[in-house]
Amino acid sequence: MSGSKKPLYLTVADELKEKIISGVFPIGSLLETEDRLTERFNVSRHTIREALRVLRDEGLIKSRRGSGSKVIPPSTSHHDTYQVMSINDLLMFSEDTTFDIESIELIKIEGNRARILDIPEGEEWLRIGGLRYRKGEKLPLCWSSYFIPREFANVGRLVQRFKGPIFTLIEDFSGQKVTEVKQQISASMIPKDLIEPLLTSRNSAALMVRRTYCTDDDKILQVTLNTHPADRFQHAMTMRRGRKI
Amino acid sequence: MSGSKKPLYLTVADELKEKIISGVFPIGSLLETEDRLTERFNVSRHTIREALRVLRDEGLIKSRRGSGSKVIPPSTSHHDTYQVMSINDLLMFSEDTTFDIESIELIKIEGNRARILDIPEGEEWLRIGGLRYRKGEKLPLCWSSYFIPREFANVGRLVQRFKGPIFTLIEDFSGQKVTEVKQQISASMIPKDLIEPLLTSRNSAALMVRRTYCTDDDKILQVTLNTHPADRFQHAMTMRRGRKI
DNA sequence: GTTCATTTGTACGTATGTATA
DNA sequence: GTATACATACGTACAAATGAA
Repeated sequence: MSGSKKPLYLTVADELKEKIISGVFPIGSLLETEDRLTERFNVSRHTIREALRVLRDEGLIKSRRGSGSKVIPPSTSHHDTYQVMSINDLLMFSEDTTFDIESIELIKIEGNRARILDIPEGEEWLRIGGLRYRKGEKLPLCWSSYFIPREFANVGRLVQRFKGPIFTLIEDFSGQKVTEVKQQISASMIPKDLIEPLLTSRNSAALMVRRTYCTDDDKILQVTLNTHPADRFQHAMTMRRGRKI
Repeated sequence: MSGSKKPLYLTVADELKEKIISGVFPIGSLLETEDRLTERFNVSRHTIREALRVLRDEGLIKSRRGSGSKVIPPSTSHHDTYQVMSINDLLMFSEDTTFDIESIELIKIEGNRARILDIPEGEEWLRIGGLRYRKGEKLPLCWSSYFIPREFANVGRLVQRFKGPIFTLIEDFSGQKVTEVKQQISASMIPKDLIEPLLTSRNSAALMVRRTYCTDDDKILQVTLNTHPADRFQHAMTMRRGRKI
C-alpha cells in the first residue's frame, strides 16, 4: 500500500534516525546491539548493518567493534556555522532559513557570469535573486541567486509560495533527480551592489558559495550562488575515516 | 608475511584502484562485472561489493544497476581548485605542494587565538609557521600555521626534513590515529602581517581554512590554519546521493 | 594480568528484485 | 521479451576488539 518501494534497510534507517532525533536514543548513549535490532525489526543482520551504515555515513552514530554503536553529537556546532556533510544537509539549510525574493527575470548568460557560474555563454537562464535570513534574525545571512535553465523556467511561478529547497521543485517538474551537488567556496570583497541589501560595509570580505546541482547524466538543473558577509557565516564539515590510510 | 592484517576487501579495492590510476581501466570505461571480479579474485561477491563500495565512496566509480560500474573522472578540476572529499585527499594536498618553514616556537594560547583555533586558553602549544607553494609556482598558495600540543612538540625537530602531511608524523610519534578532521572555512580581510609574505595587497580578501585533527577519543592532535589570498584558491567538494531524499 | 562473554567486522553462500541494454 | 548486472535480503561462521569478571 503505502509506497512500499523503499528498501527495507532504509525503512529501518529512517525509523532509527527518527528515534535518535526524538531523543529515544540520546546523544552519547549506545544504540541497541545489531542482534537486538535484528530481533526487534525482525530482519536479517545484513539489513540492520546496511541501515547502520547509512546512519554512520550521515554522521549520526559511530561504531566500535566489541563496544557497540554510539550516538554522536552533530559535531562542531558553533554559532554561525553550518554542518554540511551530505546532500540531505542542504535540505536543512533551507528549512532553517527564509528566503525573500527580490527579483525574477530571464537573462542571457554572458562573459563574466558564465565564468563565475561555469555554464555555457549565450544560453538563457532564469535568475531568481533575494535575501536569505536565518529564522528570527534581522540581518540577512546572504544574498542568494538561483540560476535555472530556461526549459524549467516555469518553476519560477511556483517558487514564491514554495517552502523548501528549490531544486526539489525542479526535480518534480522535470522528472529528473539530483544525484550530485558540486560545491565551490571562495572568498572575495563584498560586491558593491550587495553592500546595501546585505546591510554591511564597504571594504569587507564575503564568503561565496556556489552549488551546482547535477543529474546522473551531468545535466545541470540549477546553479546557486550565495554571497555571505564574512562575519555572518562559516562553512563547516567533518571528514571521518575508519581505516588505515 | 607482508602485513597480512589488511582485510580482503581492502586488498581488492587497492588493487582495483591501482589499475584505475594506471589506466588499465580508463576513465569512462566500464569496470569488470561483479561476477567476473568474483572469479578473478577468487573471493565472494560480498567481498567484491565491499571493495566497490570503497571505490564508490572515494568517487572513483559510479555503479548503475543493469549497466555496470563506470570509472568516472575526478569531478570538477578547475585551476586553483582542490577536490576534497575524504581525509585521503588531504594527503594529496601536501603532496602537490611544498612548505617553507619560517618559524617554530612554543607559544601560550591566549584570548583571540584560543577563539580562532577553538582550543583552551592557557595551554602551551608548538606553532610552526610558513609559506606553502604549489609546485613550480612563485606566488605562495597560503600562509600555513600548524599548532601542535606541547606533549608532541618533539615532532617539531622532524618537520623540517619531513615530506608529507605533518599529522602523520604526530600519528607515528604518539601512536594515536587521526579518525576525524573538522574543517571550517571562512572569509576575512587579509591580515596585515601576511600582506608582505603572501605578496598580496592591502584591502584584499582571504579564504581561511581551519582543520582540526582529532582522534577517536576527540583528543586534538593538530590544528592547522591556512590563509589563502582570495584570488589564488577555491575550495571544492562534491556531494553525491544514491537514493531518494 | 587473564579469561570470557559480548559486539562489531569480515567473509562465505544463496536467492530474488529491478533497472539496463 | 530476454539476458545481463547491480541492489536488496535472507542465512551462517569466524575474527578481532572491547570491557567486565
